[in-house]
Amino acid sequence: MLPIQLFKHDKDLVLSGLRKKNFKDLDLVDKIITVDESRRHMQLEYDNLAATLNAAAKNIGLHMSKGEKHEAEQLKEMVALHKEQSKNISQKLSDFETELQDLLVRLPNLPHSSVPFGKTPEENEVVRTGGDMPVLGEHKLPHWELAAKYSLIDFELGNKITGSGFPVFHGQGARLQRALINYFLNYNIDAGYKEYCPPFMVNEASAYGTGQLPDKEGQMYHAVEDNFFLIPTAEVPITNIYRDTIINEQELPIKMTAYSPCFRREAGSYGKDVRGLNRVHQFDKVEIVQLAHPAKSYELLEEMVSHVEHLLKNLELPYRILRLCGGDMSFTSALTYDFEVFSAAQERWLEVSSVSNFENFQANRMKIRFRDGNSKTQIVHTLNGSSLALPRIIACLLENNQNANGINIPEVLKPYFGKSMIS
RNA sequence: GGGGCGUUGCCUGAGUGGCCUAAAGGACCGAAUUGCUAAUUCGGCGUAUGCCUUAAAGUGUACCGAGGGUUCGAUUCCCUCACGCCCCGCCA
Repeated sequence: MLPIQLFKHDKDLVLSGLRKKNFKDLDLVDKIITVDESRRHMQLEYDNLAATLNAAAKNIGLHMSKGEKHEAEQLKEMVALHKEQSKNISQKLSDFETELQDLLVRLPNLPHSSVPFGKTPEENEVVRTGGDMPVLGEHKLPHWELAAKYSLIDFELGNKITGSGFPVFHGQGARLQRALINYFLNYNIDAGYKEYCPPFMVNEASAYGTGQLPDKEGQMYHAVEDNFFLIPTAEVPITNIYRDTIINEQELPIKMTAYSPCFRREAGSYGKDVRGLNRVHQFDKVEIVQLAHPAKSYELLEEMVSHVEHLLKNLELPYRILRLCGGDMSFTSALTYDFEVFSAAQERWLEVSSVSNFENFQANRMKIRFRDGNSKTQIVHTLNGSSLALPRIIACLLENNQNANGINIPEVLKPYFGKSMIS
């Protein structure tokens, strides 16, 4: 949610930002300014009346204690006269406040100045590429065939137990999964992130805080009886740890990491996009989150990018880093880098991480603040990224490292996996 | 599932209708003092939102889990809901 002050002082900045993000309903901006003016006007009216009535109530008490019944009665009559009016005004004030809130949550975050113009994924900017493209023979297999050949993942069994998009990892497949989770977590902890193991279901307030509600409830699984939502990413419980708190400035930045399964309904997806591990309803991911001083957040964003990049280097996978264009960025983000790895048998790039700075957009909603040097409260910046999402990493590891004898395990994973090859 | 007790500021925690302008302590900020990784003393210090200011300052209002009600006046009394803790039951 954008802070209201922005509209008063920097309307043009808001408008140009929304245009870059390819947001259509620009009339909302003027509407917000109008409603805000009405709100302030009504607040002034209410405050003045309330001040009068409060003073009267106090004086009634004083008169009563001195036994001046007549004066007290007169004041009571005056108060009674304004009672209806006071109710009216306060109702109108709260209507304006609600309306303003409803309008504000419909506006997306504004993009950072470095965000490229553009509307579609084709217009994303490739920042850099790395890693070596594998050279595979004619008999290269896609990961779902490798998964069957070496008994790693059973997609059919998942259909039976739950439904499509819930693969069952077993044997060496399950072990590879666990190896990756442990490696990622240790790597993050070594970089100063505190490890959490959060709840995998959240309440409405948490889902609202990170922006899944009010709009995107269709993308989450909902336990109706208890009104809990299965998390689509660990970002939700982890960022909400600090919801409604004021942090001491010297504690920033706060760095957190967590493994969690992620649940996504992915309604409407079909075809080759969902083949094998490309898109599933439940998958594992290790997430990193930072709460940052506004002056430092972009520096920290770059640090997170290079952190994730090193993970991919260590896994010896060919990757590229994209700076997303305005039209392809998420609703809440100010700047996003996507990481894609090349899936050598499918011959396509697969997204495995998305690292974003949300500036104060999420924190404003969640009321995560810090006290600055002048002991004023300011809203923190939030950042997060995947480090990393597992299924597509596994897909690429299998496809890119296949050879006649089996599948090679990258050096860094060997201690976690326990052997050097899947065969 | 049954019964009991709770929810107060950045944190801990008092407060049963009007000196609550919310005690006290911690943390934090400032000053004084002391030669050893800090202690002591004094002072300051809630959040949000208006108004007025270039700004600081000043000042109004709201906020004691949420929403309603009673009252001239509610942290305090009543109702509804949410959440938490304890005991019992069931269970890993």
